[in-house]
Amino acid sequence: MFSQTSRYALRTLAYLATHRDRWVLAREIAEGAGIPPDYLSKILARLRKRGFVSSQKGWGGGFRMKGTGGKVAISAVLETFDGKREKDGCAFGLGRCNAEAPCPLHPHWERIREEYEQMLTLTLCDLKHEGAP
Amino acid sequence: MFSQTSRYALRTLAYLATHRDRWVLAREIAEGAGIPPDYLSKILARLRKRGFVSSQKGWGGGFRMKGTGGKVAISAVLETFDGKREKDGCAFGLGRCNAEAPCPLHPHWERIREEYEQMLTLTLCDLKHEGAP
DNA sequence: ATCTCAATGGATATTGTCATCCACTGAGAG
DNA sequence: CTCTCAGTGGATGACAATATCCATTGAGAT
Repeated sequence: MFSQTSRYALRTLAYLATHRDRWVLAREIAEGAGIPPDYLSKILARLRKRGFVSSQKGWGGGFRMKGTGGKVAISAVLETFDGKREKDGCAFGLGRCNAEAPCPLHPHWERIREEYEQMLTLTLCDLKHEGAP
Repeated sequence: MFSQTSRYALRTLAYLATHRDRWVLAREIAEGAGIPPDYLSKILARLRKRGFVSSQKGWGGGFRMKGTGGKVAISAVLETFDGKREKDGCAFGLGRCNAEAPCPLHPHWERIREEYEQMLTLTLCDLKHEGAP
């Protein structure tokens, strides 16, 4: 469904959400959440630039969620990494496909996407770390 | 979602489903369904090997659906091009995520995927050509 | 000041999808 | 038989996503 990178990002934030009290090493996140360490560093950089996490260099440093981080919706994270989702895309990839001229899958797909969007409104508070793959 | 290639394949089959009475040129499908002609030839080859369509070389040739083609489920087409879908994958990409140890998205995701799988049981008969993108 | 730790960021490698090009093969028209 | 049409298939290219490597920067410990 969503990209590997977004999954990593969500797992990262879920991990940080369960350790809000301290600076967490990137290395620790990588192990704990099962993410390639060097790739994780890129993801963490984007999360920091986007304002979801803070970072601290040097001895005793690491990453932690920003104060407001827990109230961020999943959809905001996905948009950071996968770009904006097109909310009226057609499963068939047809250009003209809407309520008036629906493709055969339109009603089914419409309903599925609505539930999907609903799911993405959940916030990071809801995400708890569940272990590596 | 499914891949671009699968979307092309479904559009192709939908187009052929609306012209079951004759041999249809690849070129015509490409124009009618909005698919890159040279790429379409690869897709048609796989559809033929898989037994969804027949082909006829030379003057007056082209492609058409096999007799049984209309009863093929969308899921069968997707599996041909995207490979088997893992029915119990986790949105988070976590390895251990099931009813006993669910990730926070599990119940939501479960329900969405069920509806999705339901949609894929529709057959090609249900797919009518709706024009290019 | 100097050492070590840990994040930062630029360069590069790998992989798979999507796409194009073109030479070959088989079939009907004349 | 020969010409043209149209599918077949191998080789190649463009590109993004994923992943790795390593040199640099900033910060605390001593």
